[in-house]
Amino acid sequence: MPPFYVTTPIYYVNDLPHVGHIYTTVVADTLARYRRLAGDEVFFLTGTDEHGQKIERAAREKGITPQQQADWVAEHVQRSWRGYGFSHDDFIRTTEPRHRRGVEEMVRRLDAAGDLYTAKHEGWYCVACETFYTEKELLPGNRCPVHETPVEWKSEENVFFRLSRYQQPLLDWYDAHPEAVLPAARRNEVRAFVESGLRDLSVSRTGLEWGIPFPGRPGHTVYVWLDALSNYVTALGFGRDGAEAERYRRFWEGAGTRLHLVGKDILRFHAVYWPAFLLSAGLPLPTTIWAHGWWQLHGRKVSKSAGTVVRPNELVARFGVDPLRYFLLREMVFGQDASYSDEAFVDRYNSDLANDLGNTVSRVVTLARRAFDGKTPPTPCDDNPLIAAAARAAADYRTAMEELAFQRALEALWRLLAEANQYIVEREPWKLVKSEPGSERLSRVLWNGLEATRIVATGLLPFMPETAPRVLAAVGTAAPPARLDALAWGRTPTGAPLPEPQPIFPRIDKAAYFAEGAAPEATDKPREERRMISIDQFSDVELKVGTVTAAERVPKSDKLIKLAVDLGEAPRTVVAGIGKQYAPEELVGKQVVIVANLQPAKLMGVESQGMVLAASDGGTPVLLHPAAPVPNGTRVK
RNA sequence: CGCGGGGUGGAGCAGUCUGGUAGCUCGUUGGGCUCAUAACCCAAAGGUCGCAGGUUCAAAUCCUGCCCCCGCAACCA
Repeated sequence: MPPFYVTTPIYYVNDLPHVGHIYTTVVADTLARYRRLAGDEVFFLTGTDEHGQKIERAAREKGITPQQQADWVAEHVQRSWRGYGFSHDDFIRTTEPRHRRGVEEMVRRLDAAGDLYTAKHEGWYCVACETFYTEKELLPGNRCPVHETPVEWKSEENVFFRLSRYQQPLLDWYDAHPEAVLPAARRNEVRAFVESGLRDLSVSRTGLEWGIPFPGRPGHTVYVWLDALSNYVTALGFGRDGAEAERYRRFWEGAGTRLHLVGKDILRFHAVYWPAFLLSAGLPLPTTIWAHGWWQLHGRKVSKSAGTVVRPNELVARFGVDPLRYFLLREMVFGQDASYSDEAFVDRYNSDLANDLGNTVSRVVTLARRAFDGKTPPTPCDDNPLIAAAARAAADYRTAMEELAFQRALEALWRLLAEANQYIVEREPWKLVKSEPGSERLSRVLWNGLEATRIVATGLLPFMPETAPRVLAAVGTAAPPARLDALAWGRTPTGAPLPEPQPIFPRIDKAAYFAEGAAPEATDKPREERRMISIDQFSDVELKVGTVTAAERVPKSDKLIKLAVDLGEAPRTVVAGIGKQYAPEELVGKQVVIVANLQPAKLMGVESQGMVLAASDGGTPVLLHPAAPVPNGTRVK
């Protein structure tokens, strides 16, 4: 039983997990289940990253301790993961003592290797942001780009890690192990990054309370990534002795697979910093770091303000976890981006799960029950075209699963399903039921139908852990197999009871679903009490008509247009976020309505002295113009 | 020069690493079947593989240049 260690990133979240988190975990879970069926000794790890400013700040806002906030977050994620039925073997929290001990040991090793040194970190610092800025990022007059307040020159003692020392070893590693970073395009990207030169990395912070105290450097806290990445070994028992480190020895130092699944956004940390830390500490490197793509959310533009967020928890509440798992793994080519939409989900569900899988089960079971008195057919069959098709499907499936090509694995199973349907139509068992009831031929035909479906369901076990066993039971295999060799032809029992088929994937009425779906969305946010304002309050707003005399795009911005507007007095500069819908040329000469007494503000370094009125249609601005020309400066009431 | 993804029949996508008949799903049209969740099966129509060069016996695939679309980030005053 070769060891197989698979991890998700530890999640740094303040809220419910979103599609991205769920996707990575679904992938890890499916893989873990597959490897278990394949006979590996699997350890599947996930967890939460609970240190850092975000937690500290959220806690302060709520008036609770960071630990309480961290507990709340971890509880949230764990409850959610339980709901999804993930099969992780452990859940690491970075606030646990076992993690802290491991990180301390890691730091000691980096230190012992001579890779840590203390140096001054100097630069322009914004107190409000708690961040250093480069000269380039600052606004004129050395002001913070976020707060516009003056920054100060600060020099802080930091502990640095000699990342630069590992440039060549890392390059050698990538070259010697093509599978170290996948997909290949990502490896090239990472390689290019490393080749362009690595600077030493600051691995401590001062002034950050909520974290692991840096061993031997009082007042310093271990900086996020060193803390977080270490979880992959601390969870196994790194930094402990004897029996407590057994798992670590087996899964990290042993000969098996060590696979990190990550989103492409955090690949650099996993494929550069983490291996460098490990090299320094003298520990084995992961065998593979696999970066997947992002889910683009389509249908309606997703924006935080519009609140159009895909809430997988609703889908799950309605259809169960498995259809979502199926969709995520079937729709995304692993490694690339894909787009999510509710419509795509429903289409996929109906055509693949309801029509192909569900309907096949239903037809084949109904026929068999009718023909053989509620039992599986008495005579099996070892010579028919489906056998070869099934062998092909199983082989393709296994190959695809080894390569994490989940899409192709599912396609292979579905090809077999199509061939089973084709076979059934050719043999017309519904006619045989009448013309030669109980015949051997009829038995073979129906048994083959059940058997092909059983093989498909077996392949689905890692993908749909809840419904695949139900499909198996429906086609006469009561106990789901523990091993993947069940993909071989010939396991359907003869004369076994066949329960009356229940729809496992009832068809979704698309029109009804979306009509219904629209309603809760509209009432989702109870409209706040409509606040009435007095006429006086309204007249505080000084609205005036002005003519655009000049317009140009703000450099480096794709949305902002800088307008010169004649309000009958001194020309005003107004910046408007309409660059996506309007070209500067078409604006010149037009009359627009301006909020004239709005406090000036700076956008991308340009001061805006007012606001152009536009109707906002789902985020798409439509400018307001007077219906007839009026003198510039005319008041709008 | 901020980071990244993509342009392949009507729609959504594989295929590009490892050149060699362009494939899948949905949709459309016609036919078949009636066991099944109005599901299933067969057939057909439909593609300058973004553009232009280059390498090659051969390019969707490799090289060069260009155009366009979409995310993320910074700004929607």
